[in-house]
Amino acid sequence: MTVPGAPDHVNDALPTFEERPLALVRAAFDLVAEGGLERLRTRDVAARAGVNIATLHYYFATKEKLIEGVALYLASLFGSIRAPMVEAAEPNALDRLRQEFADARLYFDAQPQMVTVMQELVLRSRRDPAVAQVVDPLRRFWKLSVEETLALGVREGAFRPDLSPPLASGVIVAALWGAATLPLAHEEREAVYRAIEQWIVAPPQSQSSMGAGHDAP
Amino acid sequence: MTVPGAPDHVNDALPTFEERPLALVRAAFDLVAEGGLERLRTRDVAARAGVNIATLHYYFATKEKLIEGVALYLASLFGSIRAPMVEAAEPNALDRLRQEFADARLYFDAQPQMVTVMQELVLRSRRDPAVAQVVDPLRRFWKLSVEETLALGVREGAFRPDLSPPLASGVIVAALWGAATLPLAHEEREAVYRAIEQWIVAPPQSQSSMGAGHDAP
Amino acid sequence: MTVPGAPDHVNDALPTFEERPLALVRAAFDLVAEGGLERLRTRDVAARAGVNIATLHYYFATKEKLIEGVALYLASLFGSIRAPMVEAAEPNALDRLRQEFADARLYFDAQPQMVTVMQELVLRSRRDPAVAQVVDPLRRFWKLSVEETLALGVREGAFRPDLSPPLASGVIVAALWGAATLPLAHEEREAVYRAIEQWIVAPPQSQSSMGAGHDAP
Amino acid sequence: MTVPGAPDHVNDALPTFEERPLALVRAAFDLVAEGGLERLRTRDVAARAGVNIATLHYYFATKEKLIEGVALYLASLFGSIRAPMVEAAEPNALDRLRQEFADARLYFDAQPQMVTVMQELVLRSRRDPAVAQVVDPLRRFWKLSVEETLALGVREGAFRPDLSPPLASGVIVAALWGAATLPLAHEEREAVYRAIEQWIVAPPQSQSSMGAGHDAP
DNA sequence: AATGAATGAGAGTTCATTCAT
DNA sequence: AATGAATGAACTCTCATTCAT
Repeated sequence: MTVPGAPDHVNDALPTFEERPLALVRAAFDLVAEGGLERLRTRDVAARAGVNIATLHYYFATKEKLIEGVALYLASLFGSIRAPMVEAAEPNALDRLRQEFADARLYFDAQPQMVTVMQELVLRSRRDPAVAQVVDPLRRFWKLSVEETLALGVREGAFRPDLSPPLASGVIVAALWGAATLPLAHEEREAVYRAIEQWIVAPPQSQSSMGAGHDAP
Repeated sequence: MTVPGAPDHVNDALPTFEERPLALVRAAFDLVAEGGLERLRTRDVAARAGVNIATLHYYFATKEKLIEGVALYLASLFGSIRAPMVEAAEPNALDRLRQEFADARLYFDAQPQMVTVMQELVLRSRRDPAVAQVVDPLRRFWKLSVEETLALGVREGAFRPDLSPPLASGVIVAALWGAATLPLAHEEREAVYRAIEQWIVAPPQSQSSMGAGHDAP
Repeated sequence: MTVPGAPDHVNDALPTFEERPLALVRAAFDLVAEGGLERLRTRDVAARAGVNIATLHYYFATKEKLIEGVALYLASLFGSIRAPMVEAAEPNALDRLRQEFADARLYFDAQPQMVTVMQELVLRSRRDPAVAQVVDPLRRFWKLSVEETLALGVREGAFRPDLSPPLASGVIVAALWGAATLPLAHEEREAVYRAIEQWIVAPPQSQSSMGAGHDAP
Repeated sequence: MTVPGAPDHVNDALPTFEERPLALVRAAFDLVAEGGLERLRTRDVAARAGVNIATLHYYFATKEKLIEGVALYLASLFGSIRAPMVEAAEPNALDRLRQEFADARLYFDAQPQMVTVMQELVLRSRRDPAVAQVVDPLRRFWKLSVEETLALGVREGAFRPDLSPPLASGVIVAALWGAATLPLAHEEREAVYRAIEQWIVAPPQSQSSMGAGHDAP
């Protein structure tokens, strides 16, 4: 289990959950998805995992540690669940961007639990440093992978040449996160994907005119 | 006190808080901003408002009702706190869009409490219909006012003619919400505003080339 | 309620228990007498006082505070329960010493609860400063009142003139405390009182007679 | 391992601790000395002894049995730790009494752990017969050895002839125990030893001189 | 002989809520 | 309108003990 994008000293310290604690963490994950952290009760977690409450404390000394475990589990999901890759052997920037959208669709449409839990944890991370240490890297990793795609696209000439990958990736992540979080209807979310593409992609044929229009003095 | 954009039957039912209950709601608002709904305790609310617990329950039968009151209070803030209007007597669409950004800047930079509380309430609204009934109209109102601006801009020719105001407003609201929520750095948030403008605004003069690609019939 | 011999700043801070908290403290006192601090359960205290467990915590925030309350209650008992005074209008030193024994008999024979609880609290006071602050003054007060009696007796010529009241009072208190604590049989305890008197009291005028009385074959 | 003064059927049943259980008992002893029986946790004992909890229960079926083991260990200490004997080949009664004081000094000054643990066990022995069965004999043995010394001293003429060894030994043990337990300052404890000697020892030959020495102006 | 894993039965404490005044 | 007192229901966490290996 690794947090993608986290520094080694974090990943090295990650527990590899065995069967029992994994069952507990999954139970907690489901309960958070259903009722929020607010309604998370250790007894319910233990009951759903089919163990005694004392067993829960055997593996997770405190409720806080359990929630940290849920964060780690979520991170592992983000690392392992990905939409099937687009066919292209060597994906170009646009393919990669669309892969990003495909992943977003997967997480937000097919696995809405993950978004709910992520949202809860992001909110909690403001006050719980242990959770922040797991959740923040996820966010940074997401932004970074978008950033690389943008840089590639600019180099390829597929994306508008005036794009600043560090800032534009922030915009894209914000829009995707907002779309997942608000929550929008499915077709509104699709509109977000399309809008991003429209904004990012270099106008066709005669780029000169567009470049002239926007960026020339 | 009104929820902007809410149907009349909602607004008609809104309590006009008197001094005492208003103090309680403000105390609760502050505590939610500080520690989240998770750490909201009726005793703390009463203590901060300088009244007895029983007095709190005299005005708000249950904690739920108090939280609903916080939502209403938040709505009233969104209705009353606005960035100073741009000077134009009859603002054009771009001015109105920028006014939207100015409001966002105000809420998210100057009044981060409001965003925090809003975020908490949005999360809660998934499970608390009473809160949803207050929070959802806010969101819809926000989207609607953006939508109107977009429609105006398209009519004026200031915005790209292929814009679908209902969908594009969703995009913009999602991006703004994501920017407020993630949280981004200040300059990343500014990049979001700029990106939206870039995407929305019709390319200048010679649209032909770009228009041909995207918009021509 | 005062702790005899305690400095004013302690006595000034002493709570005057009202009916309900007094009932709780008495219940706790009885339970400590029966089963020791070790077996003291807040639930049992509440049950014996006939109130809900939450009511206990309304008056005593923590179990520690309740135990402190027991210590204060014990102190008040030592202050108010005394053996009936010997008849003498102006008691001489020997009368006062015997009054001390009478008190000891009362506490240790008639009110063995008090000794048990005192013993528990003395042991606890090693680790609980709040209890120490109540219990230590009791001990010091006890020693001091014996010390005064001894000084009076030495001045009166009733006690052996080579007595050092500060040290001898320590001896007496130690012996009385040991007798109460060990526990000894009733007649052994009486032997302690007699031994102290023998040791303390000045041999009668004509020492020869004393020597004769005591030591001659 | 024997309990000095205990009847044979007790001593015959005493376990001779092997290395592992002895380590456990010592760990428990130390923990009791540090935090009292109240804070004794089997897990801590096992941890300090460097073994698993289950191993502890392999040797001591219950916590009670472990505490009984601590009592036995304490008894063995009292049997084996003694102050270096006074030089006299055939000690007279006064020497033996002083040896008693020397032992008390050793236990109470140099080995305060032993007194603490003893005190805890004496308190517990009121409710735990198994502990009482170990602790009571210690007390009786102590009293008995003092009693013998007193009888010898009376026979020798070194101690006051009106002394009742059974009662006076109770007095002495009570005073020593009280001195150890209260706790007194070092010099107060010394005063106790001196006072006992003063009380016990026969006034020198010519009573008149003694009387003169002590009481004459 | 020794252990890691698991547990039942509480423990103290919290908290929204109620009630008599 | 306002409160001090009181409470039921839960909550997290603890701990001596057990059991399969």
